[in-house]
Amino acid sequence: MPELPEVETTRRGIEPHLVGKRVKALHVRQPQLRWPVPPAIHQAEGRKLKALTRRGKYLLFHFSNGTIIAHLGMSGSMRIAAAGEPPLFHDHVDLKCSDGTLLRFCDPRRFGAWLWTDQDPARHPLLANLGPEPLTDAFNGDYLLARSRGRKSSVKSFIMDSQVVVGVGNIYANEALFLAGIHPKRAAGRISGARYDKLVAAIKTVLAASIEMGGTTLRDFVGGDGKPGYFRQTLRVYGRGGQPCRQCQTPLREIRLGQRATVFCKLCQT
DNA sequence: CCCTGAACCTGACCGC
DNA sequence: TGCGGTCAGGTTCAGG
Repeated sequence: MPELPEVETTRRGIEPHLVGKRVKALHVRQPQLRWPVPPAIHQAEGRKLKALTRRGKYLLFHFSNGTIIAHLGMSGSMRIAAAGEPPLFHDHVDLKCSDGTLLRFCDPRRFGAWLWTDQDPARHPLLANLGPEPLTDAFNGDYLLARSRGRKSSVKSFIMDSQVVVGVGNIYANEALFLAGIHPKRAAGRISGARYDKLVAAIKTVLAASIEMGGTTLRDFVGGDGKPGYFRQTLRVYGRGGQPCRQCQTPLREIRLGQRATVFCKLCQT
């Protein structure tokens, strides 16, 4: 489910239910996630949640004595559940507040993560080397141009590299490249500054629009407030291989690039 | 440093 | 209906 817009939708959905509340207990039913859930996670118990922020696709639960670093992986979701609601098979973690509020983490594929750090989370190994947030001014055409020089890999792999920029997953990489008119296989190091300006604008547009619409609902994604996202209806290329380009009617091509489905228009993207 | 492919895991779907 | 193969929104890690 989650790319950055889905994670941000989740954050916005659950934040008002949790911030300022005291954690009564963390129930870890299945500790075998992307990494084992460390016992230290229980240090959050008895503490008040100071803030719930996002860095890339990581959700950060800030407490006075440390931080929970959570990730939704490929299939994870978080929702506010009714007190007393029985957990389903893939509901691996519950965060229960002293007022009865219940945050429930479901993740069938278990690529998600729940970790604890008592250091500055920004220096945690998983976060320390992340690129800029895509919706900030630090992410601009000059930056991408500088980072891409000498790179032979495809521009699509390049913008999906979280050390370059966070939050651009497979759906939005496909969409942004279409909007910018850039062929996904083009070598990152041989793209002009003007085209990178355009690509950056496209990435910001696509991500912002999707956040605005509550994310892209594929399969069963729902935000923390239980509402589905509506961005799917506006997808230009993702999931549309073989169907006509919305600009020129040419059938869209679908290939695999770095083991990921890649869809583009051979006429509109060069 | 850069790049590629494998790995983690379950479930849905397709063709036989 | 069942079985095997393929694919899925992410990310780290090992190896060349």
